[in-house]
Amino acid sequence: MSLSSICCGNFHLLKNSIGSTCGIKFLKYHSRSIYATLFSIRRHQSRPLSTTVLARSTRKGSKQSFSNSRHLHSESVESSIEVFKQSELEQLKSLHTYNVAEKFSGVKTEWPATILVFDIETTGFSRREDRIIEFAVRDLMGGKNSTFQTLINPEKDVKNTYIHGISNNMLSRPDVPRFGELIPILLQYVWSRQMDGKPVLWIAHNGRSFDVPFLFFEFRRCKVQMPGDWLFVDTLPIARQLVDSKGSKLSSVSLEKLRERYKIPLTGSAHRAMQDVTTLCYVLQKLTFELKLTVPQLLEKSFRASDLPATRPEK
DNA sequence: GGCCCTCTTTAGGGCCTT
Repeated sequence: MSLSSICCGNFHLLKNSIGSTCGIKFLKYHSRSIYATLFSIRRHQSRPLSTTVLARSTRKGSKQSFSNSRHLHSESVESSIEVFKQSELEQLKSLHTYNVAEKFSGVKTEWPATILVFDIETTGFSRREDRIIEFAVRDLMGGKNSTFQTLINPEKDVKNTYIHGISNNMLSRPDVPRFGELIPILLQYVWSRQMDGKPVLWIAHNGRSFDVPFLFFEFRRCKVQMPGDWLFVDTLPIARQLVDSKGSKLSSVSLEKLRERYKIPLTGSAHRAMQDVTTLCYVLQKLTFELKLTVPQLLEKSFRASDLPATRPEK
């Protein structure tokens, strides 16, 4: 099965599918495996945290629902809007998203993995000194709760606001979680998307050198081990296989250059996590179509975070 | 920092991520 045959062949079917916005105010953590013992709910009960899940329709077949309606409160929706600015929410609502689950309900169970496209914004390039300040992910299967994004309090000054527009004031709000507080939310979200017995395939551009080591180090700082069934694929080396009309390799395969190559419109601010996730979703679709890559072939290219040289212990 | 390419491998420059 080709990812591109699913997504690209039905590009015209993509439509506005972000119909509701839910701020998630909770963390009475649901027990599952050893992770249930790793987090104390004491910290999380003391203050409401805001992450944002964007949804449209019910997705069947996942292990559990992420909606947790008893944890949804109107005030957390309002605080999410404040964190993500009204203008940004309007932009997000206007974005297209994948609708694969609805259009290909008979096919989805054949996917060998849950495919999550993700992106992070950070305080800089050093995985050891800098921190993640924004995380966004989109499940290619689409459906309810197909996207998840949040700002993250890095507990240090942000000096590269000029890059992404994320300021210290935005991150110091009491409802913006620290990474340690985000982990149980993120784990629960991923489990809600994961199919029984199948791994999670995380996809990021330059993920091998940047996003995945950053994520790994944040988990390690919190003394939490990443789930063993989390696999990662980097679209950068895949894009380096592209050639131009003369058969020469491309001089640049940055996400921006790929967006231009495939004539993908920029509907929001570049260097914001969810915008780049949306761009990468379209790039991935075009990329896999052009290179005739299948989902199983993507899986073959996957790696575990712990296998990366960048995540080896310091000497 | 990792990866790729080449005027290479006993090296160096450029890309890619914030």
